[in-house]
Order: sequence, then structure tokens, then C-alpha cells
Amino acid sequence: MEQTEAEFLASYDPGKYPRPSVTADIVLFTVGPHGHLMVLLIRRGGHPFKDRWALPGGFVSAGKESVDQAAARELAEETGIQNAYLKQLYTFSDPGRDPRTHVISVAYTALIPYSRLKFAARDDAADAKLFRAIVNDGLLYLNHNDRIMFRGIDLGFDHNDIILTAIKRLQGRISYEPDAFELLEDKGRFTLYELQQIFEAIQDTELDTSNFRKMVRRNYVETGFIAETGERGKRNGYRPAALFCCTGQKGN
Amino acid sequence: MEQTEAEFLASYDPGKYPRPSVTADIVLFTVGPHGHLMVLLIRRGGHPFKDRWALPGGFVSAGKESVDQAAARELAEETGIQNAYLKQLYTFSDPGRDPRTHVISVAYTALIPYSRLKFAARDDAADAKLFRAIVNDGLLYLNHNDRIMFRGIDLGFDHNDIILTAIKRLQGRISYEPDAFELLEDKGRFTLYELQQIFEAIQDTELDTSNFRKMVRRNYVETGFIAETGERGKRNGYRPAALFCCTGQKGN
DNA sequence: CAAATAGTGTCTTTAAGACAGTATAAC
DNA sequence: GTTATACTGTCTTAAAGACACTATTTG
Repeated sequence: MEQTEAEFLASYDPGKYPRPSVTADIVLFTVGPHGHLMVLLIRRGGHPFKDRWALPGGFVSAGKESVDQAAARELAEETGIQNAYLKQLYTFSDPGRDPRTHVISVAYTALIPYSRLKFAARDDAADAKLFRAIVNDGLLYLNHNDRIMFRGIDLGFDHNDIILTAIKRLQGRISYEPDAFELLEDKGRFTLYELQQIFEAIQDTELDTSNFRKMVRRNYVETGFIAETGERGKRNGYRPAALFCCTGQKGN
Repeated sequence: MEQTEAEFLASYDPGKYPRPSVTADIVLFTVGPHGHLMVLLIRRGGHPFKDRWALPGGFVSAGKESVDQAAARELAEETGIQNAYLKQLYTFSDPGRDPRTHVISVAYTALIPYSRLKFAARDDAADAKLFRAIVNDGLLYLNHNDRIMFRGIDLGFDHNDIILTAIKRLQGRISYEPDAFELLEDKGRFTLYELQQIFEAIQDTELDTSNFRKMVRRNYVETGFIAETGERGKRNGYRPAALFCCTGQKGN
């Protein structure tokens, strides 16, 4: 006898085959006051990789949330950050990447301005710190206030690979996605030099001011993505810079 | 008493929390003899979405394989295609995207030359067919030999979204990844016009021959990614074209 | 005025596009 | 020669980079 779809679903047994676990892991980037690209790491309190540094993240609640929602929830639970700018990065699924069982990790990139993360810059935040991420010769190095320094391969799980993938993707996206603006302290009130510092941190290069500003005019001012506010920034004994704001237009 | 990692792992119970299922789904693209971008669809034999067209794919065997391996295995099982050029696309995880239970789909793009898929161009291949993929006004339409035609939203699951995402990504990647060369009938023996047709199919535009060839020289010949073989193609009553081959160099 | 940062102008190179043209095979 | 496809040259525009330059503020 032919089954209808409703009958099939009523009799469906979801427990027949073993399933992997699924986690959402978050590579949270910020640009620190020295113009460095930084990543948030959590010191693991329990096994596996107890006392090692690793990315924030956690298990997806099956049937209750998408992985996107799990990423936002876990980031809020572990760091208090709400409404983060989160983008899916890549899914890591080697059966041996977690020693407990087969855990598939859907990795996300989060971009948060530094001032929302100041707690993690202090040394008394024992379990969640910002580390400068340095890529040299294809290898990742992590550095907190020149006091804690280690190699990416000393992170828990395959988080070295995840962070390297995230940095490459961030660098690739910067020319066609509005990522850089998410790292500004105030999207409604910023100078072009502040924006340039974020581009420099992400691309890990120095940029020519004149050429950078030409690019900004072409890609963002002329498209209406940002606009001059008419105001000028703080006076520090020299010429104050013009302030711009994001308008919410599409841009590029 | 403090547990060691080994003790922790020995006592770890993987069944404590409900887990989602994970599938690998494959968007297999080819360029047909009329220069159209085509996608392989399978007619579903069982519930859910029985008798509807959907992407090939299947469940990941937990603990036994990565999702990459599952994608390659499922593609081989359902179509006989071995050693496909497979790239991870995106992970789709809405808890309601599969009516059975929470099924997270890691989607892949496969690029295969048309001659390896001729079986799916014939009408007697009842359960696996190639469809021309047409994007119009952001909407997807599928078309097999002008005989079977339907909208992407009539596909099973969220496969309309997956295919649209795959097409966008393919178009975005073409200028910096060697994807186009994977669609050539013979990477060791092709004319520049054959290559141009693949670019045109992916970008859904007509390209200027002169400008296209200038780009090929710059990006692929001068970098050593492809080279002239010295031979010439078939004579059809007119000037035969020079044959090129991929060299295995990095390119771009 | 000097100091310090903000901001511009110009020249060159490179890539992209439009478009007219020449070359070589079979017949 | 014609026909059909293969292939090139030139002009224009736009983007990217190097680098010298001017402008505006405080003190």
C-alpha cells in the first residue's frame, strides 16, 4: 500500500542512524587601539583541551534553532555580546577533530568594535581575552599584551585552521562587503583615517592616504553608502577631521 | 578529584543531548553543448517530497567520514561520478527545512564536463536529469529539453535557495578560481573559444573575443597556468583553432 | 611662526571594454 | 575567389598605485 507523505512523517524514526553533534564556533574579530587585528579566545574550563585557549562556541540545540541562531546565542552566553554582525564562514567536519565524538563545527565570523570588548583587553578577564592575530609565512601566532604568546597550532581542536580560514576570508571580502564599517567604533560618526586604520589592520599593509580616499569616494560616497555629516571631529591641537556616517544605502 | 582528559573521554556520554542529522547535498553544474549552465537533479523516489526533483545528496555517516567525503560518496552512489571537483558551498540549517526532523545540509558545488554526464541528458534517464538553470529577476527556473519546465521553488526542501546560492558563488569565483577549466571537456586539449563559452555560460553574458583573449593571456598564459600545445583542433571547412592545455601550475 | 594631522593633484601603470580589422583554413 | 571561424590592434575609460603637494587647526 502506498504511503502518503503525512503517514510517512508520522511513522518516521529519527533515531535509526548515529548522528554527529553540531557546534557553532565564532571567530570574533576586532581592531584594537594600536590598529591590530585581534581575535577573542576563551580559556577552556573543562575537558577536552582543558586550560587551553579556543574559540567561543557550543552545541546546536537540535530541532530548536538554526546554526546561525546557535552562534548568536552562544556568543551572547559566553561574552554578553548581543546583536553581533555574524557571517557563516565554513564547516569543519573531520571525524577526528574533537576527541569526544564526531563533532561538526559550523564556523562564523563576528565583527565587533573594540569598545564593546574592552572587558577582554584587561588582564583580570581570566577566561576571555583578545589576542592580536599575526600571520607570518602562513602560520598563525596569538599575542595578548606581549605577556601571553603562543602559536595557533597550540589552540584547542582545529581552531588554528578555522582562524586562518577566517582571516583569509575577511581579507578577501573587504573590497566588496561592508565588513570594515562593522569594526568602526561608531558607524554614525567616524573619520576617514579611522576607516583607513581598519582597512590596514585587515589587509596587514600600509595604505596611501590619497589613494585610499579616492577609493572611498568612488565606492562608498558616490554610491551613497556613507555621507559627510558636516561636523568635524575632536581638536587635538591640529586640524580636526571631517566626520562621516553610514547611511544604510546599499553601496558598492 | 580532578579528572584527566583521558578519564574524561572514557566516561563521555555522547547521547545526552538530541542531535540534528547532517546531510551533504551537491549542486552539480555542467555546461551543455548549447553553452547553457546546467544542474543535475534527481527525482525523489521516496518521502518526503516524493516524485519531486531535488539535489543529489544524503546523510553523513557519523564518526566514519567528513562531510566532504560524504559528498563525494553520495555523488558516486547516486550518479556514478568519481573524483568530482567538489567545493564546499554553504551550510543550510533552518530547523524546518526538512519535514522529518532537524536536518542540517552542508551544500557542495561539483563541476563536471558535459561528456561525463551524457546519461543525464537522455530522456530515458527517468530519475537523474540535467536541467538548464535560468535565473531571471532573482528567480530560478529549471528546464529539461523544453519538455520539463518548473520553478526553483517547486524543488524539494530549500534546494531553490541552495542552487541560487551556488550560481551566485560560481559567478563570483570565476575571476580568481580555476573553476571554468574544470568544465572543459578535456583540460589537456581545448580551444580558447571553448573556454570562452564556459565563461559566457557561467556569467550569463556574451563576451568580446578580443578582450576575453587578452584576459586569458594575462591571467593564465603569462602565469603558466595554461600553455599552447602547438597543435590545432579539428578542421570543419575553416581555420582550425590552436589547442591549449592546463599545465598544473598555480596561475593567477 | 612651527607642529601635526587633514586632505588634494598629478603622473603612470594596468585592466577592461568597444569596435574595426586581418589571417587562415576548406571549398 | 567565398565562407566561416580564428585571431589581432587600437582607442577609450576606469581603477590602482607612487609621490609630491596644499590646507587647517592649536599653541
